[in-house]
Amino acid sequence: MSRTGSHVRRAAKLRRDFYTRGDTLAVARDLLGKRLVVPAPTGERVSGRIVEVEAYLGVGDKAAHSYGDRRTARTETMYKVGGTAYVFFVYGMHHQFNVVAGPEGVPHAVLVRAVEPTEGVEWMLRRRPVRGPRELTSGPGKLCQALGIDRTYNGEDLLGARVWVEDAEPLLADEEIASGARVGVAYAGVDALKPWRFWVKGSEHISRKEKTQLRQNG
DNA sequence: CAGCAGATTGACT
DNA sequence: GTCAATCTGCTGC
Repeated sequence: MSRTGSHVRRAAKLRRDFYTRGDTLAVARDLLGKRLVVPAPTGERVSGRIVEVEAYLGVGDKAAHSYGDRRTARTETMYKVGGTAYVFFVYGMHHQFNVVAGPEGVPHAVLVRAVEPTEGVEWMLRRRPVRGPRELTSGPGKLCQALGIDRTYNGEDLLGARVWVEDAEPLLADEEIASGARVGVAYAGVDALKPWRFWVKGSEHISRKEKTQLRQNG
């Protein structure tokens, strides 16, 4: 089927206007089913199909790092043009990979929370030795470890050669997508309840069971 | 410059 | 279900 040895059809990188269109919730939703590609040091393709994301809507979103137009060394990347990688470090051990959305100066981002491994699984296992494929990339910290994403990817252009997103399959239908409250943002008050987390219904690779909802205290 | 909480994970009761 | 690991950036003294 393939002369190149790859079992996965290659596809075009998403263009700038996918990210800069000015509707971050649509960017988040439309990222589902797309393929996140992070080539290995050898140049081999390592990739995953995006199955879970969260939108962070900038200055008015209490859960966003850029809430209240907070410009710091960390958040500066969120102000870059859509289609830039925003990678930050949390809990002293985990990286989180985001896609900046919107025009330059508008600090929106979409956190990629889970992917389904598609290419280069042996590279992922080397970096993250786990038993089942479901443990490989089913969480924002997990996928960064498996794909080799660290803070050196912060600020990277997603139209460049180091990390990008491809349009690998037809846009998912509304019925194939579920939404709910974002994870780990209980501190964000009313914004913690906004249904800005999106995932592919029935995926085995999302970060937690679909029926599980976080109970917020107080 | 000390204190602390965080867009998490994995090990354990 | 609970909780420690581990460190950076932000806050306030």
